[in-house]
Amino acid sequence: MTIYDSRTRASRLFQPLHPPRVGLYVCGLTPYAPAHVGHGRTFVFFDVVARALRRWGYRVFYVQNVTNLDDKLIARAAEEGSDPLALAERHFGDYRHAMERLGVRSVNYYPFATDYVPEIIGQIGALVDRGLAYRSEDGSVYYEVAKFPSYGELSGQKVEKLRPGARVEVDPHKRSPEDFAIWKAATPGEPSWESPWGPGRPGWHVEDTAITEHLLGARYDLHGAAVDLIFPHHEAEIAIAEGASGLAPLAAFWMHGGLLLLSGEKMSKSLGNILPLDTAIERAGPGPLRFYYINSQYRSPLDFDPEKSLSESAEAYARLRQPFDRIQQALALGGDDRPGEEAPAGLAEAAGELVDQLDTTLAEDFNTREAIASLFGWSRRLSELGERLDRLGGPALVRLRAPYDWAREVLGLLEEGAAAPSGNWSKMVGVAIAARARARARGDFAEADRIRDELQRAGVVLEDGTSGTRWKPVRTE
RNA sequence: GCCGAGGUGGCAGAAUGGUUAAUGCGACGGACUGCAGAUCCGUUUCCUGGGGGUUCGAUUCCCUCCCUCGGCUCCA
Repeated sequence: MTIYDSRTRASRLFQPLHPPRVGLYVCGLTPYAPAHVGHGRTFVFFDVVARALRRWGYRVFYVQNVTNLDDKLIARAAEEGSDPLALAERHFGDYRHAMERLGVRSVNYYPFATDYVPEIIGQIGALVDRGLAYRSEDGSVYYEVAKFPSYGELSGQKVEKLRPGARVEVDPHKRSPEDFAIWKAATPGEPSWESPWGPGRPGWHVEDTAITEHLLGARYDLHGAAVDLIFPHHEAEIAIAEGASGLAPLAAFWMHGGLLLLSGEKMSKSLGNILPLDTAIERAGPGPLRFYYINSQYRSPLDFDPEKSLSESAEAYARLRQPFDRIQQALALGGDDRPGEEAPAGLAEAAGELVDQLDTTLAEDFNTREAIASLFGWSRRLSELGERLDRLGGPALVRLRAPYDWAREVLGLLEEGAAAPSGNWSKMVGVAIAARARARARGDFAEADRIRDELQRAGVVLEDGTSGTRWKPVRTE
């Protein structure tokens, strides 16, 4: 399999440092506010990465940190009169719930920054000892970028060309504007810890590096996040970790996902164009939203259109899953061994071949979009069977379901709202359908429509076809 | 200004040095239906930002220009 490494700007064959184990680290969020749709894209994508690697036999240890203390959290907590750590805890809980609904279950561990203060202090100490960091008069510790020659390599920046103060004011305690804080001197009333440099709290970048060094080692396989973190965050991570350990590269592969834009622009508080993740989930349902996220190449920018994106995805997703739902319903009612016809010649074999092809496709830098296109092809082939699909026996259906099973396992699609009806319930529906059929036969359409409406209210949709009436549960997501 | 990512049909969005540039949405037509809905099938020929170059052949590789988005010190 190949993965695009943004540090070397090229795709390479992926080989773990310590097979079969794979260390995967993804920059999590700073839960100072509810998560928005953009966050969903990044974390759903890396969920697919972890699922795929596991399917291919790797033992993935997936770590996603939580920056539970920083300037924004402190500021927000002060506004609300609450505690920053508690505020972070609350938003993080909401985030986990949203991820659960989206089918993101691959993360092994969500370390909180404040649980790693000793490790952070240790790493800062190593940097100070090596002369890469200095303590300023105010009790903060800064990383001295000039001491790390390859600084800027990841982002292609030259330190001299940076515009100091373009967005954030230059800190007067720094020797040089590009230096960054790894330890921030304590401010009264804010959480702080004792350290060799005086009381304070960790800077952002060093949280991640201390955590990864502790959990994944000085070097690990995959580091993921969205592109907006390349500079300065990942640049700083490299400087800290490689500077402290003397080992490089920190991550064998740097994976950067494209941003999700809202009507062409990045979501930001100042523009006031934030669509909360929960709102998007409510509006579209988790399945269509997840489908939307991975229905593009992860490195491309994705322009979210509030008017169209979700409804379009819902339509497409419904079409994709149509044959799958029919199979699932048939198996739920008749069992995996239900009697019936054999699969048409070659089709069961084609299902197996498609699964192989899906693995191959995904193994090329996680091309979820191509895989989904192939799945649509499969849905079309099954749809072309028409009502013959409903007459197939259990073993045939199970074999034809294989590509969908793959989609569930790896892409995390088709997992939700399967709403398999119970046997008793389906008997009652069968009785009602039979009664309606008699009413239709004698021309009593008022009675027929009454039965249809009643079933609709009970959560069952009827579809009249050439060889009788089919039904399915109303999907509630 | 510097760095990075992009520019593909009505829209979203893939791919490839070489038949008809995938897939989906939408639209149109048809099948099915008592009606509706759902579903299915078909059609959607003139779509790769502009200009150069390399090549038998470029959407793909190179140069250049234009445009959009992102980053330029605490953004997924």
